[in-house]
Formats: sequence, C-alpha cells, structure tokens
Amino acid sequence: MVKAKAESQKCCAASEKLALPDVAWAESLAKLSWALAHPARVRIVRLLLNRTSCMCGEIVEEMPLAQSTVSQHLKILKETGLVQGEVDGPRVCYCINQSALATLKQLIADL
Amino acid sequence: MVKAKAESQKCCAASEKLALPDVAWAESLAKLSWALAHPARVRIVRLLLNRTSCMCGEIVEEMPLAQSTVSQHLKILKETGLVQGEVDGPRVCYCINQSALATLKQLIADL
DNA sequence: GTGTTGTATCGTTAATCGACGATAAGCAAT
DNA sequence: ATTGCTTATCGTCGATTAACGATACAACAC
Repeated sequence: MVKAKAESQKCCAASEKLALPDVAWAESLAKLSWALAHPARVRIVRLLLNRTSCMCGEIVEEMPLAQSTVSQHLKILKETGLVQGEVDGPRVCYCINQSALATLKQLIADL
Repeated sequence: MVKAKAESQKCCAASEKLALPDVAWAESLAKLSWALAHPARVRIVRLLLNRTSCMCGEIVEEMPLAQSTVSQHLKILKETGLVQGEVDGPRVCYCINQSALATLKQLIADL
C-alpha cells in the first residue's frame, strides 16, 4: 500500500498532502444527496415545498406511480430526514423538514 | 384517474392546482444529486476541489478502493458532467467542471 | 361493534449498483 | 517494436433499488 509515488509536474503541481475529507461528512452529504437522487423524490420534495404540507393521497394523484411506490419514496425521504409526516386523523400530513433542507443546502453550497 | 377528491381543511388548506414541477427539471436535479449519492464520489469531488486538478492514480491512493472501482466512479462523475478529464500524456488529469457544479448549487439553492 | 377511508407494509420481480480481479487500451520512453 | 506506466473496460457476483399488487393496519363515522 505504501508505495513511492512518482510525482507529475505536468498539471498537478500541488504536492501537499491531500486533506482527506472526513468520511463522516462525505457520508452525510451522500445520504442527503441520495434522497434527491430519484426524479420522483425530487418532485415530491418540490410538491411539498409548494404547499407547506400535503397528504400522501394528493402526492399519489400527481405522480404516475402506484400508491405503494409513493409511500416507499416517502419512507426514504423520512429516513433521510428531509420530510416529516405527522398523523392528522386518518391521513398523514407530510411536510418538509426545513432544518434538514437547510443542512443539505449548506453542505452543497460549501462544496 | 380523474376522480373527485375530498378536500381536507385540516392542514392542507391550499387548494390551488399543484404546479406540477416539470419532469425534465426533476430529472436533471436527480441526476446531479445522484452523482453525489455515494460517499466515494463525494470524497472524489472534494479531493478535486482541493487541488483544482488531480490524476486518477492519486485519487486511488487516497481511497480504500480498487483502481477499477475508482475509475467507475469517475466515469459516473464524468457522465453527469460534474468532472472533466483531460488526457495528459499517459495519465488523465481530472478536474471539477465548475459550471456543472454551479448548476447543481443553483438547483439545490432554488429548491 | 361494522364499515370506510387513507396509509404502511409485505412479498415478489426485474433492473441497477458497487465492488473486485483480470485484461485491454493508450501513450512515452527506450 | 517492445517495455513500462496509467487508465478504462469487461465479466462476474452479491446487495440494493424500484416498481407493483395485495394485504394489513389505524383512525374516524355510523
């Protein structure tokens, strides 16, 4: 593993040790990015942002997907923390977790 | 499909038509997000940002992955447009595509 | 209680991802 | 041309994803 590496002076002049970015940081950004790594989930997030809150059924109607599929995407979004769902009688009211979204925006902006 | 939907007035007061976010937009954001949906790719991007350019071999040394695996991640990053690779003799010099990164940042910021 | 409505979960399937070693391909020297 | 170095691609494997229908669960109304 520890092998002498021939340094190139062509276009990679910087020879300082690469600041190995903390793995934990990379993983948290990857996790949040992954939440948006599917068009359906992007649209769901966008939908929720347009309304501040939304029922699952309404989302299903806006998407060309089965209810169970939408529910799974919502579950993923909940697991990443991007959305929250609070029970409202027989329904569930979903809304964006603004702080998680802010975290994502910050992580991306600081890239 | 077109069924009368019972409107709830509990927490979803907005009854305006949901502005169906353009599918193309969702897909482009999903694609860029997907590029960062893996910790290894996040770290690669971070690495490149630290150096402005980097050879493939250097990236491999910084990651606990086989060369072929890193190469595949680089291929994904190239396909999404986030990184560019220009041949420099026998090596390949990778660098961030700043405009693609800016696009991603803009899309996320505008969420 | 029963029934209705809305959501989550289960079970299955096809497709994709991520990882690896092995091998091919490209380029610069000798 | 042959050798050596660097990167890309191939082939394979196990794990995960995404999709669906069917079904179970939860909260109300009656």
